[in-house]
Amino acid sequence: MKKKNQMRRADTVVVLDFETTGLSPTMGDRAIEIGAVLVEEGRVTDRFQELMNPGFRISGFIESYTGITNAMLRNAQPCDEVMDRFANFIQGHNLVAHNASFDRRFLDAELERINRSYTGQFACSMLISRRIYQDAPNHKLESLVRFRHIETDGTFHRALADSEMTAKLWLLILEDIRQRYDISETPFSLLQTVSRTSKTAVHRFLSTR
DNA sequence: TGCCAGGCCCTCTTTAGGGCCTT
Repeated sequence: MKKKNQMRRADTVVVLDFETTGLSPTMGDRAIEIGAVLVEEGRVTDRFQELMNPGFRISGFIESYTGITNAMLRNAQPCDEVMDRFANFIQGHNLVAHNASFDRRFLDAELERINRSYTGQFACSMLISRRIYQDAPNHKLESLVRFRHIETDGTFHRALADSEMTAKLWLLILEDIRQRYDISETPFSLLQTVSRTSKTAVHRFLSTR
């Protein structure tokens, strides 16, 4: 029983997604929305979603791309306050994001500003999808949602909606690996290894588990 | 108005270049 509970804790992840003013925190870009879901034992048990005011006007492109407007951000709380609460939300959990290198850069940059940190490790649903779903048309989140017939209300490029869909994709990836390779457990460390294994070697790796 | 970065991965590769993905 103890071993089973330990495995369950290892399977707990926070799936997160940032909307931002651009692509690079080192070029001055900031977060404008964070969305995240806590996934425990195969289902979403908690959610986090907040807009945040970056302290400057966002571009028309970002308004159009995300649907988040300057008017919506005018009365939002500053990034520092929102990210302080988000640091509490992710405390102690491993993290998942689609193209995780992007979200990790913004998470690191925003938390560094407020002298907060996190202990969890990242896994990337995009890198794993490239290995597990090699016949997908491409590996954009929206395309994978269609490819795996994931239910959606049609909202994309908003933080909570994208994190919810990434969480559903994550759970399908785990289920597909279990079924395809007859594996009973898919701990976080296994998925991290999959994301680092070459596309040509990943089938052999999982077949020998 | 239009552009910016960075990690991963493939190939016509590794003394490089370019596409994919994220906003």
